[in-house]
Amino acid sequence: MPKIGMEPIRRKALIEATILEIGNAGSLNVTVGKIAKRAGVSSALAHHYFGSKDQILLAAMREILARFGQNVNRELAGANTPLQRVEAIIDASFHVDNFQPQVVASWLTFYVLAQNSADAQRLLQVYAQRLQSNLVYDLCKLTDRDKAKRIANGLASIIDGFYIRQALQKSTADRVETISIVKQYLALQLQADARTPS
Amino acid sequence: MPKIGMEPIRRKALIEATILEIGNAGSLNVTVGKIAKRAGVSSALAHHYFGSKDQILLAAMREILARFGQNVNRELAGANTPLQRVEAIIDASFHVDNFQPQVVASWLTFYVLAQNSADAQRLLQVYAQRLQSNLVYDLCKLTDRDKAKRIANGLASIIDGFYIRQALQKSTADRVETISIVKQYLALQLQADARTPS
Amino acid sequence: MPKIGMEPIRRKALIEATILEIGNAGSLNVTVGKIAKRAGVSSALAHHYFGSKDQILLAAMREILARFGQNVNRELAGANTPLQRVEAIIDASFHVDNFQPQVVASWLTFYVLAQNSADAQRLLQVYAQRLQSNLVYDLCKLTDRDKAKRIANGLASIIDGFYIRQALQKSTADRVETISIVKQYLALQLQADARTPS
Amino acid sequence: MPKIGMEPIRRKALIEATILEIGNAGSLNVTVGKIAKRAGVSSALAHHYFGSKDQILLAAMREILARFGQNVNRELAGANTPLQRVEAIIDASFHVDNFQPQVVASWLTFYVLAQNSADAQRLLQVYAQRLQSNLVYDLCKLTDRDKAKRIANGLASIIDGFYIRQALQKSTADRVETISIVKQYLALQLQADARTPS
DNA sequence: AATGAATGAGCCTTCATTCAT
DNA sequence: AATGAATGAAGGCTCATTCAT
Repeated sequence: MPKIGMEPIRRKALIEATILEIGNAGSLNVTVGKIAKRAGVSSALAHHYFGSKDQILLAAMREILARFGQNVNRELAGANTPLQRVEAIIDASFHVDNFQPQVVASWLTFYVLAQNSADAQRLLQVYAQRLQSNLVYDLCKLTDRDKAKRIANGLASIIDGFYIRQALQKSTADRVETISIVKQYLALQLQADARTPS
Repeated sequence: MPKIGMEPIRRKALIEATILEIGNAGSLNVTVGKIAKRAGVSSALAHHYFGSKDQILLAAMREILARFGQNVNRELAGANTPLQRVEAIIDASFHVDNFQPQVVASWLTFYVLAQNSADAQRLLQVYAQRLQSNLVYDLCKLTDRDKAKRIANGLASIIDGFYIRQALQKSTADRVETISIVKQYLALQLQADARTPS
Repeated sequence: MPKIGMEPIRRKALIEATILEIGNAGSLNVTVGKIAKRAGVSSALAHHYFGSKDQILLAAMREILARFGQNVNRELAGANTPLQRVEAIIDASFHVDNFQPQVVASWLTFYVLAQNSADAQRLLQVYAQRLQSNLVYDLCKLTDRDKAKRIANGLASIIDGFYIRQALQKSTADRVETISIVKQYLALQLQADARTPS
Repeated sequence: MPKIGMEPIRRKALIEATILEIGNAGSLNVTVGKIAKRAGVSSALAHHYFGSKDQILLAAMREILARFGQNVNRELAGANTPLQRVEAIIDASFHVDNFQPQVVASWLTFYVLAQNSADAQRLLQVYAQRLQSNLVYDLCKLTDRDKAKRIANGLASIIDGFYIRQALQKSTADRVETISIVKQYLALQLQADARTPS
């Protein structure tokens, strides 16, 4: 007794299963079969809806990026000044959600995937550029455009760096301390800028 | 035409082939067969010398880590003051060798590998700790221990962050500019320290 | 042209093919690939249904044991007195089915398998114990328990002994004569018991 | 510094290693490489001396059969009457040496081997026939030739049967009791013969 | 006398993918 | 809408065997 309107439900279930499965397996050993089983459907159905394994992975990637974007927007909602907005982005980047092992593993997998899949690469670049634009947009109000770009670059790097280092150490390096380091970096850069305008 | 004393030669060739193959394939599709073929031997021989695919990957990882260590030492040789030494480590981290696509791809693979292989994880941690100790050792001469640790942490994160971002953009982000950003970060941190001792 | 409900059909075909293949090859050279080909399916399907080569072999073993059990039951159906029942078990043990080369070869293989596989060993022990219990149960009505056990042990040994000797001689040692030897052994033991009660 | 006269030493070492290895591995997983390693030589040398793996196995088989023959002869040395001689053969068959796990495993392997190797089959038949002749020779002095053959057949079967059953049960069925069963079988057969000459 | 070097062949197993139902 | 059936292709690994030294 097939029901109608199942497509979005199945898609969501499969995407969620993919994320869990990637996180669970430490990003390797991800199998369409396992994903489908976790979603409670046959692997044939997974192919029916997504066409190929790559498309499933891509969809999961989009989902994770979207969630990250939502976190950023949520934090930005309460920010009024440019500085607050930049710090809100930093806070969102270090949101505890992002550091769940499954999410970290997924990111790593996507980085690897991006090396072979043009689609995956594009997705990742879109994410990176949006983060960059957001930062630069607000930083421009605090300094000149060149410095803004440079600072944004540095901030994004520190964030990514802390992030990937997280993937290795079981002992979660203190998230709060990390945030303070990043914000301190930001403050110093802006101070320096104030004293020695480019 | 078998000769004697081939083992070290084969091992080297296989390790080199592994690095190239990983870099070439973007870390997926790495096959013992392909590695062996690239090294000009049978896959059976690869197993004969290394025992398993994991051991081959691990050996390649060790090699890359060792090369990185050599670069660091080379740079340190010409450094006299603590500040120069820290900057030497930064320079080594951004050595052009490290940014060859193959090397970057290998690193990514190893990060992924580390999520499932205890051995790989240990190797990566050893590398991270050695970098950390080196930085802290010299920074301690420029500031107190707590600040030194914090700065070292930040430096290492920026380095790793730039590194991983590299894996995505084909257009090599300006290495020289990056180095200057990192050094500026260092300088600012030390200045801040000078003005507001903890 | 995939149809539904194929699983039991394939399982049977694969088990049958396994028995034939083992018998045909003399127990060595048994390959999942060959078994599958003989069953008319791909080796992947064999794994799909059984999980591993060991499970396939085990399933074949169970089948042979089950067939043997059926032969025993068939013979027992027409037996009324305890003595007739014991002789029925003997008859079943020497049923012509059991002496088909394939079956003999399978048994040998299973004995070997049992030395390394706990599952196989258990299966074989279950079979041995069931035979033993059956014999003892009826012999107890003809003599005391200790003698019954001893006689049952002797009978089982003779049966197995004739059986394994069969594996060597192409010229089938006269089955009928063998049966008479075994029954004579039984008769003598019971007579001796009658004369010298333990 | 190659020495001369090593051949017999190496052969012996390899044969001994083969027996141990078969017993150790439970008859499967026997590898020329493992055998050679246990013998302290290269696998190439094993091939040099024996030509092929089959030949190595065959040589080990011959050795075990020879040892068994020696045990028989040793027991026969102290036997004077025909009945004593028959019982001596029984004793030798149940010699504790024959029940070492390695030896049992080897026998099983040889039975399997015999199904595919004409040489192995011949060896095993030679052994069986020699045992048979020995038994018949002495039994003829106690009864007529037909009965002698039948009794010999029964004895050999019981012996083989107990033997193979041994391969399955870890709890060594009481060797002494077994011997008594077999001898009792012999006694009963001869008594029966005395009363009802064929 | 002895071995390290090397390989081809083969095996078990996995998996993405297709198709008829 | 959904799935069981089925497979081709490939991968990791083992091993008997050969050969030059």
